[in-house]
Amino acid sequence: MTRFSKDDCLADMRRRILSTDLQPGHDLDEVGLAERYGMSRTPLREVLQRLQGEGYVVMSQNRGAKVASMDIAVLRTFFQTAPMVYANIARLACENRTSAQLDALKIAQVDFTKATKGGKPDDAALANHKFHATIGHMAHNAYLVAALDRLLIDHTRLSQTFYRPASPSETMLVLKAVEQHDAMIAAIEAGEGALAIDLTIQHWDLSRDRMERFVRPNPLPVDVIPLKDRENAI
Amino acid sequence: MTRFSKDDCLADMRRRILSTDLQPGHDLDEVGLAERYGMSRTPLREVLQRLQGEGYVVMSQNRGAKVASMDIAVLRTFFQTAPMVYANIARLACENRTSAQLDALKIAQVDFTKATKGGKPDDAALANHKFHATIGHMAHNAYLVAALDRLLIDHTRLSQTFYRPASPSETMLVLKAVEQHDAMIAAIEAGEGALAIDLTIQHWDLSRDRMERFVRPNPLPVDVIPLKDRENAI
DNA sequence: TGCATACATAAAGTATACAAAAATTTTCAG
DNA sequence: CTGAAAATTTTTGTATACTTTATGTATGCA
Repeated sequence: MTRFSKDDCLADMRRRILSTDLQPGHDLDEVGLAERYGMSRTPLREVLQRLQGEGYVVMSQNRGAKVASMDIAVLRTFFQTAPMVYANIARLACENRTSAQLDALKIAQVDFTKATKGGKPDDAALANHKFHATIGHMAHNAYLVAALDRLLIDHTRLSQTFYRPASPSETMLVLKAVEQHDAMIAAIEAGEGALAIDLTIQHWDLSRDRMERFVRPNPLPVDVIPLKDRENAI
Repeated sequence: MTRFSKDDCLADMRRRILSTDLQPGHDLDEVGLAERYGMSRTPLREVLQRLQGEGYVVMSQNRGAKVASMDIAVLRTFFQTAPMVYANIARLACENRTSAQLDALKIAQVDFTKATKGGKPDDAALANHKFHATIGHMAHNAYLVAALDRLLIDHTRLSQTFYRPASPSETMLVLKAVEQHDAMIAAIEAGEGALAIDLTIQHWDLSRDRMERFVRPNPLPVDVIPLKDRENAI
């Protein structure tokens, strides 16, 4: 049995939730997780409490923990709030970034680029998460970062299909996202707040279109194959 | 020994931190707190984890929990962020409020009014906190509320002196705050977003002036009483 | 058969003992 | 007397046994 440290367990749980390996609403069993991570229930419960504090899970009295859901109300709020918070974070990042943080951002972008070119959708989504979380740190604003981090959880979960392009035009969109990241890095490094906001909004628009298509996919064709023909076909 | 439930313990800890009964940066001893609240360390640690998730305390590995500090960086960020978040929350509250929440808001305002007129500064600060947290609930936006709740922690801690008016003109300011609350209730009830934002900014300006004076009080007089005269006076 | 109540089972919550880490004090060489 | 190393104490972290709560199931009565 592999024994995880509490930090590693926390990181792995975050990863599994972000990649929807653990789906929204999924019930989390303390005993099962404690066994999986090779620790007793006490530290595992602390991990769950932490995850709740970060918005990854919700807990209720005597009812255990669930992965935070993504119902219609959450989605509505998400699309309503994200651009405003993202834009403000970008502006603050321009004002407060440090060179060490810029290095971290560039590394995240390298990882992101590799994952997209290498056709590793899960890694790409997580590297994208890291990229935007790093911009959050640069903003140096604990209040807005609390909002941002929660937005990024849902954003990453919603953009699962983004990095699994199904057509050449979809592949183009991913490439465009990579380019936008590069432009954002340059704007932040140069401290050009207005430009960074502009790029952030463009990046959001790109992402939003794909997410909306994921949330509301094309309807199934109305003129379905008659049932008895289908039975023959199988 | 009085045995607290975990929820009561959590609420009491929040109250003590908001009222600066537990000052920013104060070290929290698990054993001592467990004894005080009549529970074992396990549930008390969970309370601390929760408080960390809510931004009341910070915890570090093998080093225990501290009440969240309020250093210069925090204050700077606070004044920078609060009006934007408050205004957006007010607008959303107008759009999404329910009648039950309006009732809760009116009750909070009654408590607030009583506490200010009754000369109970601690109660007034907490009732004010409750009032604004209730507007937060009305906004129905988990992302922004995460930012708001953290802002309100620091706002409440900073406004400790506000409800201890030292002069008639300061008493007037408290009365004005009460009136502003009433106007805000009316605007939210009527769903007048633009008005609610306007009132919120006015309310913020009032509060900000007092907080800034608390952070940067008038300097001590330069022509101090010579030391030997003071010794005689004592 | 339908419903309610009691019982069984499983899961969450709590207490406590023990282990590990940090902080403090003591001791002793220089 | 000073400072570093060792020992002690204090505090935090973890495992586990026990208690309480919730839920599902069965049984009996109308």
